Amino acid sequence: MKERRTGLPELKDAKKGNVVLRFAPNPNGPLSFGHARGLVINSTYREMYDGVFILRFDDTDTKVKPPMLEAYERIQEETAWLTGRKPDRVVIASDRMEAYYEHATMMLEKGYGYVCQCSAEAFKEHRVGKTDCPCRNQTTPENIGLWEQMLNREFSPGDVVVRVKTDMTLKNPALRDWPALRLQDTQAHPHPREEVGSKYVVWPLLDFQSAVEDHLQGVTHIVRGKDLMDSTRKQTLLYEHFGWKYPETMYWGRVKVHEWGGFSTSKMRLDIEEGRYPGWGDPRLPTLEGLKGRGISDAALRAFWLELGITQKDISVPLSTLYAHNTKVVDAKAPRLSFIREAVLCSLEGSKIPETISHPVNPNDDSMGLRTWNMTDGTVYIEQEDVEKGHLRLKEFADVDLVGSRAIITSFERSDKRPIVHWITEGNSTEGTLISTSNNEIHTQKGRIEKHSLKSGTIVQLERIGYARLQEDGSFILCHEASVDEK
RNA sequence: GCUCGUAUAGUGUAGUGGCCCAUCAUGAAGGACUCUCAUUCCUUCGACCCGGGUUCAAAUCCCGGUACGAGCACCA
Repeated sequence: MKERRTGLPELKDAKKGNVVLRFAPNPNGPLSFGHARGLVINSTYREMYDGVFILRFDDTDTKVKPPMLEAYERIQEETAWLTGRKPDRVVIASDRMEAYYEHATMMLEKGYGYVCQCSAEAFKEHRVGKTDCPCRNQTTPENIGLWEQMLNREFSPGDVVVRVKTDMTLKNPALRDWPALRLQDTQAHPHPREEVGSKYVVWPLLDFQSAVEDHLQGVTHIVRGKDLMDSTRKQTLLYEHFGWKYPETMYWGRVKVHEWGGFSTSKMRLDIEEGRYPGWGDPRLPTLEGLKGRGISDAALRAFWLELGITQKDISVPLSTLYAHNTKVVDAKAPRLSFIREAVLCSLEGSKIPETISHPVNPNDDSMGLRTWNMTDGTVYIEQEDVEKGHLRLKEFADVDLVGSRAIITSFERSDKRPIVHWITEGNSTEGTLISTSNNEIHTQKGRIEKHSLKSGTIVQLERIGYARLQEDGSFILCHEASVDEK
């Protein structure tokens, strides 16, 4: 039998210590679930090859997907949280405009590109018809002259664009003389970074910016989504002009999560602005912040993405897969706590009730100690649903028969197969709240929560309910929503 | 429409010509342990898209078909 490969496949032509990788999100919002893939895969390769991992902000669009100022800092924090270390290098595209201009100038001087004044519609006809547009045959001085006019703000957005000269008869229409730089109205749509603002009107497009930057940073391997496959081909054509070697490239396919369907940073941003969600950390949103807030661990996220690997297949996975990873990570360290939903207060009747009862904090780890409850109250809270069963075993305590709101102790030893239920006394509990999400709604459940002195952020296991994270306001939020596979 | 890509159990994944009547995980069903409907452990179930071809030998290579996805933006 063949050996099963574990972990990620080897990178082609990779030498330990000589690998440079990057992940380049648009800072138009904090990172979301999908971004985690790029982070996890690339940073894992960085570890495998003892290489360099670059976090690059591709913030070259101020209108369609405008950057969000807070995102720059936030994304760096999220990267550190998810990958366990800071990126080796951080590059911000909007800081690198001079380098892009320099290469654009070089490209025009050497005749690798031209300044095109055709409208988008007019050029589309040339692209489809495989014909040269009139601008294509301009001389180098003409192109340089137009380029300077662009830089001098003598054109308006939409009037002119710099194209890379490829071949108008290329089989793939997407590659024919693709646009490299364009104009943006940064008066109306200034860049949110103060130092950039309205300073530039000529901006590189992703394919050009990314291609030049990858070369400048010495990127050796690119691992990214297969939606960027044509981008690789475009960029390779540019690299050929310059005589550079394109990095080795690998792709992963589309991932759809059953419960979320499609989502995008732009859409979430709009929803938040319009008040459909209070913020990026809302537990219903597939943002890293939202997931973290619900108690999904960084280790679970890493295991999840590593397991999917980098196949080019388009897949659809249920959230329960992520939850299974999370349970593995979280269970061993999760203190157990009693939370009684729809709590019914019953009087405890019987003789020889001990003064205290002790339960393990975590039955699988004695070193976590015991939680001890004072039993002198003479009352217990039991869930309504359990009360209806009539005969119960109060976990680690006693068998009781329920008559009205009286819980009559019949035995301290387990005497029959009656259901074992969780419970709490009045004195050992306080009012508690459990938050859960399902079907894109937030549900709040009141109940009695066992007293504790845990720090917010702790992931606990509410006995017979599930794992939950203690929030700053003292409420608990369920980590793994009851997932209903609808699609 | 043009171009590119992918197709292995319910869901993911391993597998680049013989170690494969196909790996591992998850899931489902059953069971053990357990004073939680948790964790752990055991058992069982279950797949190479279809049709040709190459070969002594094909999940693996080639061709065709089908399905699904992506690109063809002055977005990233």
